[in-house]
Amino acid sequence: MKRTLITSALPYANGYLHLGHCAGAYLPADIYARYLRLKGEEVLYVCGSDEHGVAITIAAEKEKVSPREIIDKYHEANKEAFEKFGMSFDIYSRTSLPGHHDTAREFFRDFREKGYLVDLEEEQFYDEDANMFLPDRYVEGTCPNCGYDHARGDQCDNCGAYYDQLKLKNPLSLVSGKSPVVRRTSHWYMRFDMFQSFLESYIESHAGDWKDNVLQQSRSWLKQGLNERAITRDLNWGVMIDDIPNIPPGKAKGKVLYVWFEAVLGYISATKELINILAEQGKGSSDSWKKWWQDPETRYIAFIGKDNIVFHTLIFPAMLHGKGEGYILPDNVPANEFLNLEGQKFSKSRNWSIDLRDFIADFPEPTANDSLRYTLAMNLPETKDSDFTWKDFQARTNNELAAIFGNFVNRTLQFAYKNFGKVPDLPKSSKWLTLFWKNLISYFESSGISDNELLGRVPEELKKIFNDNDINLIYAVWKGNREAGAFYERFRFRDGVSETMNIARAANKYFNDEEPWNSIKTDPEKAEKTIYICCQLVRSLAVLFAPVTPHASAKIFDTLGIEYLTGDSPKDDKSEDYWLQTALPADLEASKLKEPELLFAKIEDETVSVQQAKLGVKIEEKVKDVQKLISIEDFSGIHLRTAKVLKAEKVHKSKKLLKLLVDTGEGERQIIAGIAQHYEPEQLTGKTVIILANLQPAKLMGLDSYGMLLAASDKDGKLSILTTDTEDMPPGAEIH
RNA sequence: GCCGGAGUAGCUCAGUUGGUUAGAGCAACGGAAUCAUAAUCCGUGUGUCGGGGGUUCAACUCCCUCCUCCGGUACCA
Repeated sequence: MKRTLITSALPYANGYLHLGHCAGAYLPADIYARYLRLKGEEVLYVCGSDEHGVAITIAAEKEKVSPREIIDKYHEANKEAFEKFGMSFDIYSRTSLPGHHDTAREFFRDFREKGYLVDLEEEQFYDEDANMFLPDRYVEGTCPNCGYDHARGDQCDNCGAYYDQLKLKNPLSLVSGKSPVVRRTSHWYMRFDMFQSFLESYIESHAGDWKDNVLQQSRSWLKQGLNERAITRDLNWGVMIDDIPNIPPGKAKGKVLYVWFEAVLGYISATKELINILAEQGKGSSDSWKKWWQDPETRYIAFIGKDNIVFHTLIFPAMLHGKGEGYILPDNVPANEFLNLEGQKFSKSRNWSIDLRDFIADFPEPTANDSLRYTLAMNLPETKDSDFTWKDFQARTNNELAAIFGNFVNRTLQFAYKNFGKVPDLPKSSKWLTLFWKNLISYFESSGISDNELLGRVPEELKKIFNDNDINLIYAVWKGNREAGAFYERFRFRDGVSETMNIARAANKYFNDEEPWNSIKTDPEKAEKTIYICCQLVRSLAVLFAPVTPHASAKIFDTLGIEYLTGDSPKDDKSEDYWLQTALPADLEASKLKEPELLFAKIEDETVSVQQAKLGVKIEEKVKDVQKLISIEDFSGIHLRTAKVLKAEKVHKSKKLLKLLVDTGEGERQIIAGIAQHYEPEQLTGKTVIILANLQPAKLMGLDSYGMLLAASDKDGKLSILTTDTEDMPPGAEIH
């Protein structure tokens, strides 16, 4: 039995995940994991938050909160977003857990004992206000070469010169803004030079199966020769090493393991954590994590973005090899390039980004996540940087996902529901159809002839049961699931998904060619057979699309009233190859059909423009904002008034907006309110509502709005407008 | 600067070791059909393959050079 360990790069817990991250290391890994689970393989897919490092302490400093608050906020937010996005992690852990610290310390101690570490002294800038040593990134000063004022750490952006950090003139700490002092410090370095030849043969052993960019990048590093690298730094946030035996007292004080050294070990810690949880529930023993990391029968696939290549092809393998104990190395590191957004790089500081959580908030339907997954899957940066645009998202959703896959499912299930109220029984004339279907598949599989000839030589006895349309369709699903699977196994996810969509195309063609809307009148038995076969295809497509659109697939299984096969962990783990079985008919006859619902909502032009307009608009957000207290004077600047709704009407071409004419006591004014999905215009006329009267006027859908209608919203986005308790409150009454 | 990747149809992208007329999806146009979210199915074009030079019988593919973009090269993660 095949066993596969899958990891995705640990996202750094100082910001929200955006679509670029999803396309890089997460969605492809999830597709792969779900695919393998459907194949009946044993899979473990682990990930978690990377929660240490100086970027987190700086972020904490800036927001005047503790590092713990930063990581809690982003860990929880990212974990939740991943869940809703449909990531099928077996565990999503975090590196701040004690178990991870233990794992990391164990590696450190072991490497020190084995002589892989050296300690070296050096001088470095120290910020006395912030109490920290300053990485190059946090020092600015005058370039010793060209005199440029804003030269960074050890490189000048103006003239491009490199120099020792300490040669920088008039250095300033970017943390406190003060001048840093020079202090001596010592650090442990890992002797990566000792692993040079081992890594060379490791990399070359994968010359045939790794992606070119991964191979070349790794070779290039090896060609330049590996050096020792510092694995500790002076910081009080991270994995402490002051309790390691045989280190002179005080020497390790205030030092933590450097993040690049410790974060990759998070994969192992997360595995141990999951296995411990399972062991406590009586499922397996607590050291069975070893079968995932120390058993040569396990394949390990590490999904990452291109910025992470050498850490997963050289540094992590060196660490695993150095640790010994049978640790396995990555079998493949399918690194993706980067995803751009509307032609530009993702950038948090410019808010040129789509955060996953914002997408989920704006598109709360679970299957909208599938639209996103599909769009990203079809645009994965597999060989070069690719581009996400909202127009493409719209086109992929409307013209492909909804129009081809969604439409086939819908037209089939609607037809079955309206005409039969269930998946139709096979008519007497086709009683043996499922049996012959299996024979047809056996014929496809056993014949040694070329694919072109395959269809021409279908045995006569099968042709008595199946017409050409039937045979072409069954051939398409048989061929398609193999090709899609083969693409997935080569980490060609875009091609795999395309291939799956082609099966849906063939299914639509079959429906057209069979014309059940005619045969239901002229030859009902034929219609029953056609729709029976279409229902089989609906079910097959639900399985085949599950790695990409798990929510939609679940909806289909639910409508058909059959078992969910979405490759979620771990319940599909039954060692049956459900993937290949999609070419065969499943047991559907007994099932009762629910009334079918649409799978995918179409994306309107308006939605696209709203989303496009959000890009690049800066929003400041801080951890403590929610708790921020304001004074009574602050509140007096906010003019809340009652107002009577005189007239309400829908805004043309807008789903969400209502145009209101209100009496404010002092006169009439127009307010555009985003409540059309919750209130009909008639419900509002005559009501006394609360408005924010001194809000800056704004233009919405080209209409001027003078003020804001107040409404409460719950977490599902349901709205309730504020009104006064008594009916006779006059317009213009103050609220305080 | 150095190292790696990329620049192909209006758009998003494939193009294996150099070998006939450079492909797919979407968009566009024409037709068939009306079960289905006006959704489907069939048919039709389109390319100085970033610029320039070279090797070869033959170059999108190999070499040189220039331009543009991305990543690595930091005590960035």
